[in-house]
Formats: sequence, structure tokens, C-alpha cells
Amino acid sequence: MRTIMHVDLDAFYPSVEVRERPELKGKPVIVGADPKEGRGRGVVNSASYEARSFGIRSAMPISRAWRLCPQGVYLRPDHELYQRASNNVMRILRSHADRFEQGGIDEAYLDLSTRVQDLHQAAGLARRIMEEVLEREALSCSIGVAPNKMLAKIGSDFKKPYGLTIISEKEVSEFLSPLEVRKIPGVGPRTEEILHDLGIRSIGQLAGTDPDHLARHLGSLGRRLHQRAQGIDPSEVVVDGETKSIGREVTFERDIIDAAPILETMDGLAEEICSELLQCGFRFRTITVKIRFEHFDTFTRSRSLAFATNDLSILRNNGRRLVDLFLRRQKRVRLIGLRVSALNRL
DNA sequence: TCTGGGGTCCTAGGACCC
DNA sequence: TCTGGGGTCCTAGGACCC
Repeated sequence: MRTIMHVDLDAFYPSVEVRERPELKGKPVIVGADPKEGRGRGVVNSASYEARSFGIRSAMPISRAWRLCPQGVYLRPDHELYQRASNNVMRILRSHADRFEQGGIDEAYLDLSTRVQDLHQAAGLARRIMEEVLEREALSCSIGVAPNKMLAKIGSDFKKPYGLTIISEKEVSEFLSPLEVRKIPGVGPRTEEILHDLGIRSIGQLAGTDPDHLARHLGSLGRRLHQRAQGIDPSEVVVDGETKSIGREVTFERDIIDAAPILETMDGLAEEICSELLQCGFRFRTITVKIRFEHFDTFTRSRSLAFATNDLSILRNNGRRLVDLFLRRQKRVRLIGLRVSALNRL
């Protein structure tokens, strides 16, 4: 029997901002794009609980957030600040686990299977971790403890903020059944919609549906979801592997049709990627260009080289060539992106 | 209402090889 | 005229996560 813990920092970006600037405490803090008096182009990264009480959520268009709460404190993300705070918290968490897997800047899985003998002990450890993170980093987190990663993650989200949820093997189906299918990691907006169309809203309903029926509408994902709805997740806590790709993308202030500024932007992306490649000691073999036209029509073109390189002019020239294929369409461009993959260590 | 930017993983078809 | 089976790589697109 495994004992897995998932730790999730509460409203991470706004919480770090409030920690650094106590005068923000109690205010609706929204970290994301510049709202520009409601005309901004971008989304909310993360909102404090005060901001959430206005209906503001992550990934919401910033223009809509502005309309919901014009008096809010709107901040641009300071990734270096968040990364430093994250590193400190992760160091604390790592020290309590047999095996440790970072699941993002603000969350991690801990395998406690040999550190605790039962869920009661695990609960004690969880409370100590919550207190330690609060005392040493002045940040609040929520924790789920369960027999596998998926259940632990659903658990950490169950009672936020500063919540602890323990799910024993016996309680699994009782716990999952009433929850919405969207709570299953891997069910996003698209899959949720398909399930709703099939009349499936709760995890209990999903668990009770014929897996063949699910497979007809969702392909192989259908069977995996049916397993997950039973509370089954065999995936292991694994030490994070090497980076697989490095990319940059930008959305223009307004959709543009002129080739020159698009190609200039492409050059800038290539330069940024190359400097990161040098810093990390990687070479790449595959180049992918992404373009988004007006109305959100999005396409990619990629090209693999016969050799690995970190040469800026090769990246820039291939990037230009690939984006040129799209510019012939003479349509307004909203976004361009560049990504390199098939990475090798230098 | 209008949708960022950093990523990962999966699928599916076609090329190519044995 | 009809033509396998398996493996790997490449490309494009899609869904998802934070």
C-alpha cells in the first residue's frame, strides 16, 4: 500500500506578492496581463481569495476581470520572485519525502510509503509540513493524502485554502462519486463537454458507464477515464526528467498583416531561445513555428535537421522560412511562436 | 466575453526500413 | 493485379496543466 501526498500552494502568485508587500493584505490582488482599463489582451494568471470573491478566476480574460473588479490591484507576474519562493518551499517539501516529484511551480507529490505506517501518521506529518511552510516561508498550502497521485491531487484541492484532506482506501468511491468529472486531472473543458453530452456529470456516473461506450466517444482516453473514476491511478512519483523543449511566443497588441514586424519578432524569439540554450547547455534538432491568425485559427509547421545545433542563424533562418509559408495567406496575425525540441546535452 | 505563455503528452497518418 | 507485419521517425494537431 502506497501513501502519496500532494502539496499545493494556495493562490501562489498573489500570496507571494502580498508577502513581499504587506500593504496589499486583504485586497483583491490579480496577477496577470495589463488590464488597460478593460481593453487589455491577455488573461488572469492567479487571483487572491479576495479577488475570487468577485468571481475572478485563473485563465479568465483580463478585460472581464477588470469589469468584475475595477478597484482590484493588478500586477504583472514577477517570475523570478515566484521561482525563488518556490525553490525554498520545494527544499522543505523534499526533505520530508522518500521520493519527490515537482508538478509545477506551486505543487509537488511526495511518496511517504516508507516514512509513515498509517494515515494517522501521514496526517500528522501533513500538519507539520503546512506549519513549517507557513512559518519559514509565510505561505499557505493545502494537502491531500491518499493511496495514489490522482486521489492525493483531488484531495489537496478539496478544502482550500490551508486545508488537509485524507482519503483512505475504504473511502475512495464514497469520496469520488459526488464530485464533478472535471475534478479528474486530465478532464479539461473539451472532455467535460463530451461527457456532459453523454449525460455524465459526476465521477460516480462516469464509473458506472460502460467503458466501450466511453471509448466510442473518447477513444483510448475513455478507458483511462473509466479507470480513474474508480480511483485507480498506477502512476508513480518519479524524479523530474530533463527538459524536452524550449519555446517563446508573443501575442501582438493588435492583429497585424505586415510581414516585417512579424519577421522581426521571430528574430527576437530566436535570440531569446538561443541564449537559454547556451545557458542550459542544450543543442536542438527540431524547430517548430506556431502562428495564430485572427479568429484564433492556430497552425504549426516544424522541421527536423539532420544534426543537432545551438546556432542562432540556423534557428533564425529556419524560423523565418517556416513562418514565411504562412504569411503568403495574407491574413491578420495574432500570435507567433518558436520552439526547439529533440534536445541534446552539449 | 474573448481567449497568455510556459510546457507535456497523446494520436494518427505517411515514409522508410527490415 | 494484388500486395504482410512490425518498428521507428517525422509532422500536424489537439487537449491539458500551471
